[in-house]
Amino acid sequence: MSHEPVLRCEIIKKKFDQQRAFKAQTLLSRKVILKDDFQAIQVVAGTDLSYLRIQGKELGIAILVFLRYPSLKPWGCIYGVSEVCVPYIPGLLAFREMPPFAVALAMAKREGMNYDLLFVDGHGRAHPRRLGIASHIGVVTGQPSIGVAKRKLVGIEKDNMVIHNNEIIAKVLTRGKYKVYVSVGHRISLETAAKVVSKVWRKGRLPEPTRIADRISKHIKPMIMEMAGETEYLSGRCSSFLPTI
DNA sequence: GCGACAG
DNA sequence: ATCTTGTCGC
Repeated sequence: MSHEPVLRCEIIKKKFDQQRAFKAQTLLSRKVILKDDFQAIQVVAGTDLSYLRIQGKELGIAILVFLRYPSLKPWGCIYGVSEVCVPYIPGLLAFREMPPFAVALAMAKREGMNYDLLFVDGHGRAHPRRLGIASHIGVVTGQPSIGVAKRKLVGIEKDNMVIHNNEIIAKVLTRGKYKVYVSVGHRISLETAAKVVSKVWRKGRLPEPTRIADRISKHIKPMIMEMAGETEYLSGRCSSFLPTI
């Protein structure tokens, strides 16, 4: 008896239900801790994700870079690759980007690489159901996180804050011509989040953790392209890029 | 119906 | 995010 080969991605595509995703977000949002809940920060981590099309497949490459705090010296980096099986839908970004991040986070754990605070490339609470990807990752890992987004998703901007449903969901920070929206990811207050982001924003359009992750992301892409296709899931260290960054 | 819309 | 020609400025 022969079976038609069914791709994992096809199954996930079929299973993906937008309404259920909404409900999952609303449920998970109740677990977000909005107060400072962490010890002294010694290591911060930054994330970024880039995409790669190969053999008709869309791969997501997640970067997790670890920096000492407050020196901001990068000392380690992990990447995780997974096929992306969900389209980009505003408000449902986490469902699209979580799999590659899960691979990277698992690898980091395996290698004993830990962080005290994670800077995520995207919103946290500044989300229609209060569960942007920064909060999603925070709740799933149980670790403190902050959302740093380059553009607004919901709400109205007023006095360097973003208001939505009569609630302050984000703070607007600027550095020269650049601007970011900071929101609570998990286990941190909005005030502290804004304070820390401001502290690690040295140059460019993003604060150091995400800026470094972004640069590594672009450097590692050609390498992943060459070794792609050998296995479905890949992960590893990308620390060799650090001296170049 | 129209505009807004993380990455 | 990615693709992608041309242009502006250091």
